[in-house]
Amino acid sequence: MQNNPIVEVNKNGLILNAKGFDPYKSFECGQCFRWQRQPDGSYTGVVSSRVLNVRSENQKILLKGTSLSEFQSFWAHYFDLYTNYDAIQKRLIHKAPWIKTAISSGNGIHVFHQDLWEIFISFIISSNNNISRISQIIESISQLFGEKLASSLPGQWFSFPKPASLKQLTEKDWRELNVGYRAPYLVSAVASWHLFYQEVNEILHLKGKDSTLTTSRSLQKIPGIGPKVASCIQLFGTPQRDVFPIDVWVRRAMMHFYNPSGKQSDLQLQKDALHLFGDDAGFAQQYLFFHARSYFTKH
DNA sequence: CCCCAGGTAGGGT
DNA sequence: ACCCTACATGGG
Repeated sequence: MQNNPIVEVNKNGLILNAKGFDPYKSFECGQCFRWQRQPDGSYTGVVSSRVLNVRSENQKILLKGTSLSEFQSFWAHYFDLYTNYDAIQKRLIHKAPWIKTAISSGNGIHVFHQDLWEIFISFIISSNNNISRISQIIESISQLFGEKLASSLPGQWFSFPKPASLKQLTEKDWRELNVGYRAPYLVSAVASWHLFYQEVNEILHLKGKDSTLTTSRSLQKIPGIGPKVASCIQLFGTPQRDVFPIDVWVRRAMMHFYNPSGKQSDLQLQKDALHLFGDDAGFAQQYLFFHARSYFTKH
């Protein structure tokens, strides 16, 4: 456990000195879809019914739209500021030295503690889709079915809609939101949310040895959720970190660093990664994803 | 016109 | 367990 992040309060907002936390990389590593880059380079995001602006410069982080008490009771946990990432990185490098390159490009990424319901819906939308379109769809369902939030920050901000609000959407409604063939999946996922939520709460409460596997199986009963989406929902929406979502970018990164010659199925890659990284697999995956996206798109 | 994007389902072997 | 293809939509 790390020391509490050092916070100063001034009239512009909160100044956070959290060494090892890079908010911009964290916003861009694919874990969240509602942090939007502003014209001045800062990011504004909506989390539950809160709106926050984050500016990162000169090793300092300026937070606007919150208070010291809300920071301590909510945002510090949301941004995962109590986790020791130095220790995670050391463990990962010890287990697989080849991950060093990915860690140095993704250094500063934190895995946020996000709302399970929002993650559940967002990652069903994410399948075979691209990040900017996913963000657009989530923004429009928030504007249409969420609540307009009061905020001192510029712009209009809407909460992610509650389960009851999305329950009224038909397949046709979803199609009009441009989710394409995922429309029937979303209708049935919204309908089965309550049951899944009960199951996952029991699983997380029991903390059984195979709770991660049980959660994954529970998720994959829902149409539209396969191994990749299930592991994303677990990594970003639950405390489970022993998962390894494999998408096109992570597959490229694994082929490049781990298995440069020859083919391997996703299932085998996932088994290998879980065996190699164990409880830290989710963090390894985030470094690999971030690195692959910045490296392979520019070369 | 093609290929691609934080994949999955359904069919076949 | 693995391979194949269809699937909406928009961007390059």
